[in-house]
Amino acid sequence: MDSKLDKGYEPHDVEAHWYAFWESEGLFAAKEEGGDDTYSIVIPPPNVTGVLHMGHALNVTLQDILCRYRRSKGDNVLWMPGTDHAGIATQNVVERQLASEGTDRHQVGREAFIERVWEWRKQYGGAIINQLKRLGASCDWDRERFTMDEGLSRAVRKVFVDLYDQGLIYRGDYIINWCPRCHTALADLEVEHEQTDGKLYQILYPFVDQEGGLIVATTRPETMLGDTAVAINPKDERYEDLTAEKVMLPIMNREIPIVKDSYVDLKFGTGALKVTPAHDVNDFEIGLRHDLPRVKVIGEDGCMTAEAGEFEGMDRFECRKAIVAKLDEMGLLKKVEPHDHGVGQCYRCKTTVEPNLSKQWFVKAGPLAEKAIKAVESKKTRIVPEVWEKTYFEWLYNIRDWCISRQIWWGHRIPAWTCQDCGEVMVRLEDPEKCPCGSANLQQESDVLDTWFSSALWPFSTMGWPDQTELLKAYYPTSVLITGFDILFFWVARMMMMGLQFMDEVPFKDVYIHALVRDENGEKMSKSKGNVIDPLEVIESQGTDAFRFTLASFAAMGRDIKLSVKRIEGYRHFINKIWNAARFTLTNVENNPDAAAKASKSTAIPDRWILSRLNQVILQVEADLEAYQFSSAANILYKFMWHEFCDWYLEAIKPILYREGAEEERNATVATLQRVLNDALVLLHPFIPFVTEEIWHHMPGAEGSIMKAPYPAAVDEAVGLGPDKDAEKEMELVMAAVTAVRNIRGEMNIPPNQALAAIIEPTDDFAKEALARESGLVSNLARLSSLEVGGKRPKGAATAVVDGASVYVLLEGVIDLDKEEARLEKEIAKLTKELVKLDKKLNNEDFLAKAPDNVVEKVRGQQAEMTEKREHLESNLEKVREIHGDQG
RNA sequence: GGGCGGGUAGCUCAGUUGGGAGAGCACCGGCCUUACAAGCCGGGGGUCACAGGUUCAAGCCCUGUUCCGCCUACCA
Repeated sequence: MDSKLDKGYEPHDVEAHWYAFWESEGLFAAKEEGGDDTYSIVIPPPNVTGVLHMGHALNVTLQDILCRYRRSKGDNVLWMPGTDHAGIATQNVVERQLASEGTDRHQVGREAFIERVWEWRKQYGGAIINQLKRLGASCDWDRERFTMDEGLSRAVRKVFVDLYDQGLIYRGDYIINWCPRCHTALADLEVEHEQTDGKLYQILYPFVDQEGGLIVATTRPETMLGDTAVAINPKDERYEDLTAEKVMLPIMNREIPIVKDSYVDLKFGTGALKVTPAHDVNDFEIGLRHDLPRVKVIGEDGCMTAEAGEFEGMDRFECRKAIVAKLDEMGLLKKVEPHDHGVGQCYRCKTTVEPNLSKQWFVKAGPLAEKAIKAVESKKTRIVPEVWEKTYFEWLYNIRDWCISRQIWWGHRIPAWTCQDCGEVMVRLEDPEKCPCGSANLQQESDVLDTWFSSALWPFSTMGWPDQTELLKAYYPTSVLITGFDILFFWVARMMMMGLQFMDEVPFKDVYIHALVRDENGEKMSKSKGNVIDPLEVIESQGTDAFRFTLASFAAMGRDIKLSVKRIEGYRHFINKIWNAARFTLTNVENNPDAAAKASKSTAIPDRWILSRLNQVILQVEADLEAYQFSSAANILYKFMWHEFCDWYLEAIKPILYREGAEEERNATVATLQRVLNDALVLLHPFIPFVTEEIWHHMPGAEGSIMKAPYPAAVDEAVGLGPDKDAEKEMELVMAAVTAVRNIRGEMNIPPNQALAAIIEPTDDFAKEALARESGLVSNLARLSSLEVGGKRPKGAATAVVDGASVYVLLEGVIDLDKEEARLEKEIAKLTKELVKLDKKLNNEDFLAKAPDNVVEKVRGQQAEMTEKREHLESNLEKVREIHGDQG
């Protein structure tokens, strides 16, 4: 072991080295059989096509913090990793590859295409996993899963068959969202609505056997070719006297009925609605109610079908122009006005989605949603922060059936066969060979399932379900799911539904929803704005630990995270600070090799103080992590390490460490120093695993990985670790006195190397004794050449008042009286401002009568303290003015 | 249309049962003080969006106004 640390912390090699070490030592592995205290998390599986972005980084960092923390608490932790096969996205990637080779999937054929996808996966699919490792993720990698794995596929098939048998999956002709580019149906959730400046066209549909007609309005004129009715609201007074029953559909010259339907909005347009059951969700419903024919005029390729007559083959948007021109020519286009409306886009490729009629598979969501709602209502699953519950409920209450079939090749093929002879549909766990009718002419459904269908099973499919494995017994339900709100519906709600349906138990006890770092599609970070921050670049330049600590400190924020490199740099400095504190500590430990062995409990105030502070930090970090208060925990540690341990403690103990002789005292302090750093490293490790592991191995007596070190006990009598109010009070007085002197130095522009003499005049007994005891400490920290405790105010001194004492810094001959006068006036003004507020309170009868006693007492105390302070300052100001007067 | 969140220091944001307004960065001044200049010491800076209300007491609770953002939806 080499205890010499380099001067600055260099994360690069350290990170690679320790990550490999952890893996080779098997420190991430969960015990199969679990045990009493198990803790489990399933990772939100990133897309196999994905590259690490800020969202992953935050998400994974938080999970890693919890897992490492839980291990230190002695739990048996399972963190289940894996990736998602991302049907449409992955297929798109490989299709692009084929296109660059001048071919396409249809030429290649289904089987060969799927082969290609697997090849692609083998070659590139692990990228994101390696990127997660660079973040330090302590997943149990030996258990890594993929939604297309054999085991998971078995689970998918079982779930599909069971739901079908339970009547919760059905197939039918419905309007679905169709992406003409991806050539597949999409679930409602997969459609993004983009506000678009469109046009509203008003078109006259003439009556068949009388003059006049109805004017309908539409944003998609091309769909008129498929109109099979015009609807009006039965309550519409404008049409009370309407006798016509039919209108003539222009261009197509088709007679279509006028139907009455209360869906029609009385206030919109003319109150007459063209009905296209094959290309609009609402029209589809109206069509069902009035038994209207469905004419499909737009095909799956986004071009007009034969039903569109002369427009057959034309692109849908071209057709729109042509139709508008033609109607205008015919004099039927009555009005065109600008119209802002939401246009649906495919979430994968941004192509405008076409509502289209087709045969699809659906999950009947109602019964499943009901259970999912109840589980959260009854707090079997707790959503943190609670505000998200409302969003969750809102969606589930209004849930619609889930279209799960996709017309692509990459995914779980639907286990349904149709008999080509009798038309019988068979949904089976095992591939059927024959139809009950005797025919062997069976054809399997060509559609695959929505990727989210398989990820909905993730919490139990990854643990081996449908087999009743040890893993499931030990680790299901999982302890917590950590995720962003963007997939609350896509994923969380669906996992809840499936988990409850198939495991009869919630998939996770807690759901922690964290903020989102938006990617290139987001508002805050976008490629076009050029403000995207690549996590891997951050890791390269700042180190993983600095990055992780930044993310943890961000975790309390709201919905958006704005990450600046500046901020990360700040935390890189923090990592370096810890590093140097460790260097200092280790040097002193090395200089006193027997310290630990020979030490008795330290009686020195700095030691007692830091141990008392450590006691509180241990408790606070624990409480914060239990409550998912990541940023609070991170900030507590930051403040403790930098501003208490480094700024005060290390400086305070230097005299003890450097003093000749006094070996016993020094041993006690060195032992305390070592202990505090030791415990702090363990507390910090979940946040910054690499640097803590590196330092850990330089600590004398440390064995093995810091990952195996138990979470520090808050109290340890043997070394004096525990609450120590007396020490805190005394140390606070010391710090106040030191700060007072430094303040004078600063304000009077006196360089640190100029020796100063000071006198402290205590004003109460505690301060008198304490300052007498700690005068050496004060004079050292304040860089005083001499300090007299108990003297009176000398001439030519600058003054400061702390709680319990007046501090005089002798500046005879040096003192700038103007400056000193100004300084005191400023202090007095500050105090006066505060005192006015306090006086007002204490003069208020109501406050005295109604506020709790402890609050009144507190305010009284503050008032007394500040009044005394001000009096001292005022008398000092008087004296300064006298001298000033003498001189002037 | 419905719902949700936010407006706190120049910037990015904390502030969890209402009880003396915070951090980081930036800024100003002084320092190479034997762990750290990736540092040390000191300092300035806020009518907590606006207007009311409840309360002894409001950044925090209630009402309204306004600006920004997000989610969701079947007004063509």
